[in-house]
Amino acid sequence: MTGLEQLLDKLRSDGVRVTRQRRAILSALCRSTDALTPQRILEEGRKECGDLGLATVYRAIELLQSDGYLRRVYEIDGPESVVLSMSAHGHHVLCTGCGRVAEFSTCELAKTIEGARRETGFVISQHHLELRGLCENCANRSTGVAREG
Amino acid sequence: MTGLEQLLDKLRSDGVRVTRQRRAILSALCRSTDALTPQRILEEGRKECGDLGLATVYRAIELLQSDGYLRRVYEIDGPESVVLSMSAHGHHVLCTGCGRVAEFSTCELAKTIEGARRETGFVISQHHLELRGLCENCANRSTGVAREG
DNA sequence: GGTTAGTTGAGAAAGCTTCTCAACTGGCAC
DNA sequence: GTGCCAGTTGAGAAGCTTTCTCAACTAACC
Repeated sequence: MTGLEQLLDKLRSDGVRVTRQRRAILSALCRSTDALTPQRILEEGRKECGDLGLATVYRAIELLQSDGYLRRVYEIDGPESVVLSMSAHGHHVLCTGCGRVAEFSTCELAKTIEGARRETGFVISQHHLELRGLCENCANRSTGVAREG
Repeated sequence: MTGLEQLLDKLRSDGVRVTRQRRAILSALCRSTDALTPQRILEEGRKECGDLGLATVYRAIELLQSDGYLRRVYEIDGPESVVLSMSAHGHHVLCTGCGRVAEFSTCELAKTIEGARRETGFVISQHHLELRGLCENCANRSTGVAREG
């Protein structure tokens, strides 16, 4: 069973109706290694569902995000984009070279959160962490130490 | 000398022209304990500079942000808002009760960044961390108990 | 196959951000 | 203080992004 089919099953068991449109949207997100904007999801989704509409894309994003299937990525400029989130508690690294996004689960913020509490007096309950850098390919390319030609 | 005047001097020495409008914008940001949207900066700024325009607010935000005087805050919904950033390397906590924002400098992300590197292979160079929770006032109000751990 | 509540697309509307351009002005030289 | 001019400004238009509306459609269940 593919990752997409697993995802659709999970949605169905959450009581979410699986439509042609939602399948196309999730399929586009599964295929992509980048964070996608609503506009790009529309373009990609139309390859599979020609009559997909932009409003539907926005509605699906809202639904999937509130159910924890998607996570928002805050790029410096441009419209907000979105990636599939595989783990319940994860964060993303964004490659500033090619736009690729990867998920990671290491999250050792206890000291930082404790420091913030001490400095500000706030009781902290949520955090949003986003890392940026270069993926392996882009890092190799930029140092000139390519593994292969 | 007030914080505002210090800020304006710093700007001048950076070669930035200090206009009535920019003074009003920075003054609004200094006065506020919350992150402000462009619209709110306009409203607050007009108390001091009646003919302030929205385009000018956007232009000032861009300028001040690229020079590191402002930091963007990503609230869950609504337009992006912005706070003064006092330290070169700082982060913000946002109160989900009243909207107050506080800056803190503790930032011990080494383990997390190392973990992300190991998990994803990315070479990480930047991070954006944003905490959310309740400020002292809101925390006390919600538990009804003053200073309870 | 039939039923029905949830979903959809198109286009309009609303909201946010950027652009344009003539008028204005802060900072500097004198 | 006065004059100069490059940088800045406001208003409104334009260009985006996002949300709303509503009749038509359809997935899921029987």
